Parts: sequence; C-alpha cells; structure tokens
Amino acid sequence: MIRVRFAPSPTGALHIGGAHTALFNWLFVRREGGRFVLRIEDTDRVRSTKEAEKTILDGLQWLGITWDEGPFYQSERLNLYRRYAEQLLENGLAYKEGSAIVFRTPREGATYFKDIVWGDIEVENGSLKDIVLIKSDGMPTYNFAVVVDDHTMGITHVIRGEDHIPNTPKQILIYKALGFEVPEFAHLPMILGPDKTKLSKRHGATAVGEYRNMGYLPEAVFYYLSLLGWSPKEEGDILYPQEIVKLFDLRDVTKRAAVFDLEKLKWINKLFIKDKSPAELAKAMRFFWLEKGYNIDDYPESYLQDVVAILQGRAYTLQELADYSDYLLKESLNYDKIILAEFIGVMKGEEWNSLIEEIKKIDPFVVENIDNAVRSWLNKRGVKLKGVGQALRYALTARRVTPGIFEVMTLLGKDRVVDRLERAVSLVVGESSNWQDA
RNA sequence: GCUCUCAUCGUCUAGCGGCCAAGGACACUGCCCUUUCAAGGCAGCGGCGGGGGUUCGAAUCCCCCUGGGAGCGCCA
Repeated sequence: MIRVRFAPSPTGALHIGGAHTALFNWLFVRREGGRFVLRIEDTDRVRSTKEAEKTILDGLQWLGITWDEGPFYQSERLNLYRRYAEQLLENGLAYKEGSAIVFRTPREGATYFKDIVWGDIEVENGSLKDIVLIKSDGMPTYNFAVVVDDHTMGITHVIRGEDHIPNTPKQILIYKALGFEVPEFAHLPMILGPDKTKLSKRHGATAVGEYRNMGYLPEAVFYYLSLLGWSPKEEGDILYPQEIVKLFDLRDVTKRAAVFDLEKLKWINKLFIKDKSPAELAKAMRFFWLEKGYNIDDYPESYLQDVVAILQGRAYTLQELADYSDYLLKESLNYDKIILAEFIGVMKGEEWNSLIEEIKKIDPFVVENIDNAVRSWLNKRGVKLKGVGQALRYALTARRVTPGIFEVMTLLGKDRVVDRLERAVSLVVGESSNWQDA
C-alpha cells in the first residue's frame, strides 16, 4: 500500500511552493492508489500558530487536495521521539551534549540513494556533521522527527521539495541507525521568482489565499501548478484535476527549477472562467460582487447568470469580471463628460432622438431585433455603425470596452436603455439643443 | 568557503543517437474578422551556454569550463 504525506509547519500561510508539493503528492497517490497523510510539524513552539494551521488546511481544501488521514501533530508525539533517541543513546550511536541528544554520523563511507526524479545521489559521510536529534528544550529536530514519523506512519514515498535533497542522506543515516526501512524519495523542482531565486514574498503574492482573493479559480491554480515541473504530452486544452491524475507520472517530473509565470496563470484562469457554467460562475462571483458593493440581491438569479454569461471569457480574474459588470449591476453611471460629449457628438441631438424613438418600438427587445432596427435606421440615414456603436456603448455603460453592444442592450432591457440614452444625450445636448464639445 | 545539484526560445516545456535546418504553450509583433474588447484564424520573432571528446551520425552519451539553484541551525 502506497502512503504519502504532506507535512507543513504551521508558521505561515500555505504558499505556492507548499501547494505545489502537496499537489504532486496528491496526484501521485490518487493515480497509484494509496493514502494521503497530513501531518503538522509544529515542533517550533515559538513560530507555530493555530491560525497558520487553519490557513493551510483551508488552502488545501480550496484546491481540492484531500487527505485520508490526519492531521497528526508532532507536538503530540514527543514521547515517541524521546524513546527512539534514547534507543540510539543506548546503542552508542548518539551522545548527550548538555540536555540535547546528538547523532554521531559515520566518518567513513558514503550514503547513497536513488531518487525517483533525480536518479543516483551519493554523499561522503565524512562531509556530514553530527546531527542534533533532540533539542535542549526536549523537542525533536526536523531531521529526526521526519524519520520517526515517516517510518511510524508507514510512509512509502517521500515527495518533497528539492531543497530537502541535502537533508536526505542525513535522514537515511538515521533510518539505518534505527533499523528502519528506507522509503522511496522523489524530490520536486523548486519554484523560482522572476529573478531565479526561490519564490518568496518579495516576488509578490505567494500565498494560495491571495490568489483566491484576487479571483483565481482553484482549478486554474491547480492546473498551472501541475505544469511546473511536469507536463501532459499534449498541452493546449485545460485539464481538470481528475484528468491530470490520469496522465500524471512521477517519473516524468523535471529536474530544472521552474520560474513562476503569472502571465500564464492568468491566461489559464481565463480559460477556466470561460469554461464554467454561468450558474457556477455566478455563485463564485457573489463574493467579488459584494466586495464591490453591488446590490446583487436586487436582481433575480437568472439575470446574474446572464451577466456572467455575457462577460465570462473576457476577464482574467473574477475580480476583473466583477469590475467589468458594474454597469449591469449598478444603476447609476459615472460618465467622463468630455468622453461622452465626444461620442454623442457623432450625431446631432435630433438624430439621437429619432434613434431612441426607433429603439422604443423594438419588441420583443432581443438581440436580433435590436440589431435589425438599429442597422436599418442607420442605413436609412447613411450613417456608419462604427461611431454610433461606440457612442451607444459609452452612453449605456460609461465604458469604451464591453461585450457586443446589442447583447448589452438586451441584458439592460428597453427601459434602462432608453433612460440611459436620454440622459446621456441630454447631458451633452442640454435643454436648448445647441450644444458644444465640452 | 564546503556539499549536493541543474543547464533547450523571455517563461513553462517536448526531445531520452539518426524522424530536429529542434516541436508545442504563455508572452510579444503583424494581418484577417469586426460596433469596442475578447475570442477565433493566419503569419512572424525567438533557443540546444562554451570547449573538448565518443560515434558514420549528438540537443540527446562522457569530460572540462562557465553560469544558475539549493543546503550547510538545538528552523522546518
């Protein structure tokens, strides 16, 4: 039975690197069939917090990284570490130094292991220093606790970041001293910032939660992360977790550290947004709309879904999508008077009035009818749609970029369209009908 | 400094001795479509770090150099 584990220390948020590690463990174990164990490495009494732990678990759940056992806490297993440390003391393989217990590394020979992704790795034992097992405060050190935990928890495959490669020989020495079977190791490539150094806060957002708040979809983050150090034979289409599981193979993991590319993540996020059903998306949008202060409960659910449907695929994040939907979910528009005057200026006030009258007659108020009515009115007058279309767009949305203007008009409904047009025209033309560029 | 390790377009990668005058994706640049944007279509830019070998033949194997990364805590 294959058993893997993800063992974060609760000293901060779940960051991209951690999520990447958890993800690969998850893909591997779901692919091969086995159990995913979650272990909290909270032996650093000073830096560990319950809040950090919660953030990490939330982050994993958000991404859909499920675990089968745990969370287990190292802080609750202190006796275990103590007992094994004493065993080493009795065997003469470790010694006391003050109130700490230290492992005596062999001076001769070499320690070898075959990493699933890196291949053969060998280190001269002579280059290793003695290893502290139990700290003066009675807590085990990381290198000792992992060994005891991974063994007693029956972990068969240790999958973790490349930064642990130098620790591995030390741990293997301890496994052997304790008479434990050594598990398989698979080290994952590091995730770097644009400057090619280990990704950290100074590179920008590194916490998974930040991406959630910015409006990234969990599936998108999941897919993007899976692409760092691994790749499906054919890229191009988006893949959902279950599909990735089917294609995943630890042996295909790359060794070269990968630079985190936000541009690509954004693009992937856009694809996933586009792929969502309007109902699902509308649900996910609630948080972002509310954050914008829109009174979304004033509108029927079906309308909200229509709003999403017309906009999805044009935004990189849900936050952007919320921003783009303002004119559909807010009743008042803030025009830039100069821009409005410029757009409305493509036609005379009386022409606008005529067009508006024409629009009032459209029934039912659907895309095809609006399109026909507006175009035939324009044809009769010999006016091009280009300028008027843009004017309509700005007058109705206070934006220069929106989905197709006839789609927008349909969604807005005849009443709002007429109201907004009349107001826009009067703002520019004024009561007197003799208006100037502002 | 010591130890381990990596090295294909700007970025993520395919490639595991001949099918590679190196393929895809993101980004970027044109063009088409067009009521704006996006999408879509087409075209383009751009890379095997360097030097030695091995071989009939090397991006692929070996060595050296160079460059990068990680680790070297009674942190995890």
